[in-house]
Amino acid sequence: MPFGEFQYSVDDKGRVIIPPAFRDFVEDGMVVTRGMDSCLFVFPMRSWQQIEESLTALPLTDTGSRNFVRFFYSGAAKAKLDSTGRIGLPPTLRKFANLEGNVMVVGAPNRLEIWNEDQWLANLDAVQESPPAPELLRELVG
Amino acid sequence: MPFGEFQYSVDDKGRVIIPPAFRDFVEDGMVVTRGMDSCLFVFPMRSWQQIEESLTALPLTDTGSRNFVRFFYSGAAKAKLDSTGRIGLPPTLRKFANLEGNVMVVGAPNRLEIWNEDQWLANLDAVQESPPAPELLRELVG
DNA sequence: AGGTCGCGTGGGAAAATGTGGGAGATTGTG
DNA sequence: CACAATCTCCCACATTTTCCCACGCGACCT
Repeated sequence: MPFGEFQYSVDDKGRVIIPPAFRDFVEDGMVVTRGMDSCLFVFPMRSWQQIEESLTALPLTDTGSRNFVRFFYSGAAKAKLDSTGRIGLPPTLRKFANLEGNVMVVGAPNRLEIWNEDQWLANLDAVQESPPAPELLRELVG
Repeated sequence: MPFGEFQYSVDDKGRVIIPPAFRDFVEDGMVVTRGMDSCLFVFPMRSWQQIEESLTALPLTDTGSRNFVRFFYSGAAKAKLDSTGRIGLPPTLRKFANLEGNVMVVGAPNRLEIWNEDQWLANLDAVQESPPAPELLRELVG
């Protein structure tokens, strides 16, 4: 699983570096989608195929799931590492996650996340001020 | 499956570009129909044949299914990619989905959708303001 | 301390794409 | 049957995007 956080910049062409430590994780190609909390999710191709199956299975009759599927599906973009370990982000996704200047690429279970740096820091602060429920922590550290 | 969203314009002749990423999906021809939520559905020919069979199987006795069949069947139009990857939209369908100026072509499971840009954005906003059910999310990110 | 390797960043060339227009085929009408 | 309007198909150009190369910085090893 990829973990750690790394700071980079988005260049004029909308490219972002994937940390060397994460490159194995996505070397077979990846799919970038709109994520929660205004960040982007990056799934390795094999994970995305499973997600796709789940989404395809959702009923068309329900407005909620129809729109949910649209949200993920329409915001998804295939990406491939270039020869120097970067990926290009579509303008739509860049705008969605506010990606200009400094960004953070962070590891998560089964995926990567790409954040606007300020929003990432703000989010971290918020977590510290309202810590997770004790029972979660106990389960973690024993 | 086709995913992603792409912005184009409808030219004076009523033509719309199909994104390069989707062209494999519809290379054998396609059928454009009226869709839900004031957009157009685009099915690859092989899917349409199945849909046609399903529609044929619906009972003639029921008013609801009669009208449902009319909605899809009467609005359907065959389309084929031209040499530059565009299709021509009949005036009726263009008017139905409000397709002038900027439009969005978006991927969906088993089909494409063509939207008026403003309506698409409004719909997306609505989805973001009412987050998806937790059980849908759990299925996604594990 | 010098050299080597790896990494982050920017730029340039080649390929692909978006958009407009024109000629031939087709359809509807008088 | 003839004409006109429409539609379809194809070509051409400018812009954008993609891919790859090269530079400079820093860390690590010798």
